[in-house]
Amino acid sequence: MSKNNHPLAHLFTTESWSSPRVLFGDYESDIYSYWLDSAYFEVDMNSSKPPFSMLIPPPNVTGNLHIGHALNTTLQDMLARYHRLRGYEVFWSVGTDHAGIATQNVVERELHKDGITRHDLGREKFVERVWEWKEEYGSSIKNQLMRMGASCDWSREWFTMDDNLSRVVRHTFVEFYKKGLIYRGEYMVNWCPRCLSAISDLETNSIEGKSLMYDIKYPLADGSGHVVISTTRPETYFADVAVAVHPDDNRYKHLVGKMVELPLVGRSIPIIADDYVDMEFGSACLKVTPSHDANDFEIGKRHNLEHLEVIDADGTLNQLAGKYAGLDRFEARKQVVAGLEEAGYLIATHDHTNAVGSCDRCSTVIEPRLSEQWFLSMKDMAAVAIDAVESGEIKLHPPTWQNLYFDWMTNIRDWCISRQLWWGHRIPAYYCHNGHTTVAMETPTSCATCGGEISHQDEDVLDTWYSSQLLPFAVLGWPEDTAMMDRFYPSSVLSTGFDIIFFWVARMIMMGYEFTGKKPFDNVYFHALVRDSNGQKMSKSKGNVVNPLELADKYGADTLRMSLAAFAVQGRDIKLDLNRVEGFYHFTNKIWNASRFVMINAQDATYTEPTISDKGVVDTADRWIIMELNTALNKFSQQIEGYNFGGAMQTAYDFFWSTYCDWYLEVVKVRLAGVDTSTEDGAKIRDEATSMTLYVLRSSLIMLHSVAPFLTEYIYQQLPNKRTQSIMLEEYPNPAISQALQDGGEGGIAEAFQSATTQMSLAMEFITMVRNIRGEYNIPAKVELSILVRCDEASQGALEQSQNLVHALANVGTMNFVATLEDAPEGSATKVSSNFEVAVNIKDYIDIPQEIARLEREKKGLLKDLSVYGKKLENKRFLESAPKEVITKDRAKVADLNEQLESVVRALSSLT
RNA sequence: GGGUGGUUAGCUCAGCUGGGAGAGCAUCGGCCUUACAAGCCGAGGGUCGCAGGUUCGAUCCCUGCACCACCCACCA
Repeated sequence: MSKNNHPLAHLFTTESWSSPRVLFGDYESDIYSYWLDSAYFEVDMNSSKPPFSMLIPPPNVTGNLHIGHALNTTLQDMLARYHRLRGYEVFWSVGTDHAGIATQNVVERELHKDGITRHDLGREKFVERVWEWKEEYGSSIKNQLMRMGASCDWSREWFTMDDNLSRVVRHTFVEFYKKGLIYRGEYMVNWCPRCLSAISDLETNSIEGKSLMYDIKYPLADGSGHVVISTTRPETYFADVAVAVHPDDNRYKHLVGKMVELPLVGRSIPIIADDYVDMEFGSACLKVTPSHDANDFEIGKRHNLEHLEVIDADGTLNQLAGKYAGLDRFEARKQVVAGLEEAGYLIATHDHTNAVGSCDRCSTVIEPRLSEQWFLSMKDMAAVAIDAVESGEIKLHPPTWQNLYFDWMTNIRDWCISRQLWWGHRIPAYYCHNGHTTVAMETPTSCATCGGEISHQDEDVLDTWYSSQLLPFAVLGWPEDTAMMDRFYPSSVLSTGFDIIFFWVARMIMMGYEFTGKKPFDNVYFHALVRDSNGQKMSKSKGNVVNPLELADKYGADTLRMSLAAFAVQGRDIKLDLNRVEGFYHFTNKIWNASRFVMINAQDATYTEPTISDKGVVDTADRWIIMELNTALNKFSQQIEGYNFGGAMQTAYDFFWSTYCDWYLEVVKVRLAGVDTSTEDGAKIRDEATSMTLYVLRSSLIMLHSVAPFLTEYIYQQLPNKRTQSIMLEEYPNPAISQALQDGGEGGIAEAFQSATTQMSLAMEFITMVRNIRGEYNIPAKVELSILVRCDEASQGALEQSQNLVHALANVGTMNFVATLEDAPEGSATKVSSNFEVAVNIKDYIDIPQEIARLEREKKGLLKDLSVYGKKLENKRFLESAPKEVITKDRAKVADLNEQLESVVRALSSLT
């Protein structure tokens, strides 16, 4: 394709390249569209590549991209893009979650503005309304994911309430029901009086808080005295059905079987014995209210007690509370206590710390409530799922999460899956007039039990997580035997936050085995959770929410992604440090400017693809950079594949900035300086040098592409050495070359390239040393230095060969190689590194007393180090037990230190 | 009450299976060396939370403690 009719041609203008600042705003969205139009994210079912697949944790349709999404999107996209470059057929499945309560809340809130409730509309109309809302606003999260550069396969996008996914929901429900794993019954559940629905154990948060404990007198019915009960919930006493004491409690043994009267109410209830009661706690008399407390419910079951209800679904008291009827539970508490106090029944009040449950969605205090709900039996499925992780069939990364997983799975309880909502998957249970239940995929025509007419469908919907747990196979077309299922199940890796390990991950594992007989994924990667810069959880109420899209606006999506990748190191918290984001913006600019430099230099050059061999690459610096590049590429791969995203980011950063820009490009400048490119020889030098800079640039961009996709594509498109339509179609640099460079392999080039590396390192060591001297003595860069050097022959040879570099990068005029520095002229500064000892005449710059002080400091340090190592090497047991390499290393170190010391001492004596 | 993670430079954090600790930012000094001053070249700065133990040797392993964070739990 010629440049002119390239769909992105409008981006590649001379103006855009003249800017020393990266212009991310100009190209990000166009590049994303280009990828979309080219269908690069879509699965090619005809390819023979090995599969790599992931399932996105589906964001809520109501959702806005928060920083956690941004993080996980970045990490997943890195995996996806990296694996594409590695030659995998990547399927990254994407979709959104209907998010029952959350979405219903949003629409209800809207209705509320118009002064109506969902009940005014009725079920059907209301659900219609939610669908309308979904059609209108549901795509905003999608656009936000695209903004981040997510390379998901949008052509196969799904929504958890799509017909096919809903069918899977019903299918599994029916299967479970047939197996007897789904059952219905009246149990104590967590009830949210605001959502007016049952919620699962996982959807509650226990919040520790200060409350009051009330001691209340219950008179004995026979008038022989009273007992004192302690409670934090006096407003429930109207529904008390017994008072319990411990069977071994001698204080109360004689009372068991007697009756007490409820104060002011007068109803008589028995005193019973139950060993649940803690004899140490309070008065050790427990009021038993089976309808409003989970423990009391159990006690009630054991003693066959009746259930009285005083708190209604909406959290207000009912007729049973007499004059308190209609009051909200918390208001009622105050008034009931006041009433009891007035009548003399309240004996004492004390402070008490306890934990109350609150609704995960709306923070309303949970009411334990007795109601009829659907449950899914978990124990057996959990056992299989525990096994899968224990045996290593499914790997958790980092593995520390295993303990938590095992712990929860071992103590798993049945899952309350019904919700009293309208928005969601309606439970496929139908009732006839005789009260029989028929569970079926589609509305049955008659009752399965009695053949009678079906009167109605169950009103409840399923917990949102019920459908999410089926996604790994549901999105691939299960229960049909599809090609997608065949190719991409189980998926390769699931990346998610550890906060949903129980909600989602554990359940997917159980469902996978239950329905497909296979694990749903090979690996699970848990990333840390993003906190603000003080380590606090981000929340709207705290006002500390960082909006990732604002950061993307300010610095570009690539910068944001690189920052997030860098933050993703092992650990549980990520503190979002905006200074670091700023740092990565600098890096984005660095990539931009280095590319500009390379391309400007390459403008008139002819590119030749270098052959990585002895003959193909002859220049020392070229061989060295090839080695460095190879090391970085390998390290980056290992780190990505080990889910060490922060490390990978660091690797790419260090290579590109510190090695490629700071050294290699500077060396190339030296090579190109003063070359007359109008001559054939000059042009050849230029072509060779620029070809290598371009080659390394292209490789670096490929490495960086997974984390900074937009910028790397933008630059790639304009590279003279681009090989394909898109950087996305490139391949990660060749493993065979990598092997050859490492161990000789094919062609045996390792040795030659290794010696180039040694030579470069020596030159770099020397240049750095000279720069140190300049820095310390404030010798301007313009002042050319002549230097006395003492070193071994090999180092001398290396240095002589790199003379032009030393001259250009350290401004060294002459180097005189000498056997000893003892004859160095007075007023010389000396410096020692592991391979060189140098003396520089600095008498115009030196401040003698300051220099003496500096040398004394250095001497002190050296003596200290020497004594540490000396002691070590005198220690017989060290010599006996330490590995040889360590001893050799330490001996060399001592020799080195001694040399340095000698030199410092000599310098000192020459000054004093 | 049980459990998990953390404590390393002024700040945010790296540090792989034990061999005298690194980066970015910040600070200080010097450079407009025409890719980048959002840059380049240097410098200073650490009892690796505290106390024991194992070891020739501990930031790393073990024990205890302190503080921070999070998770789980049916003491009213």
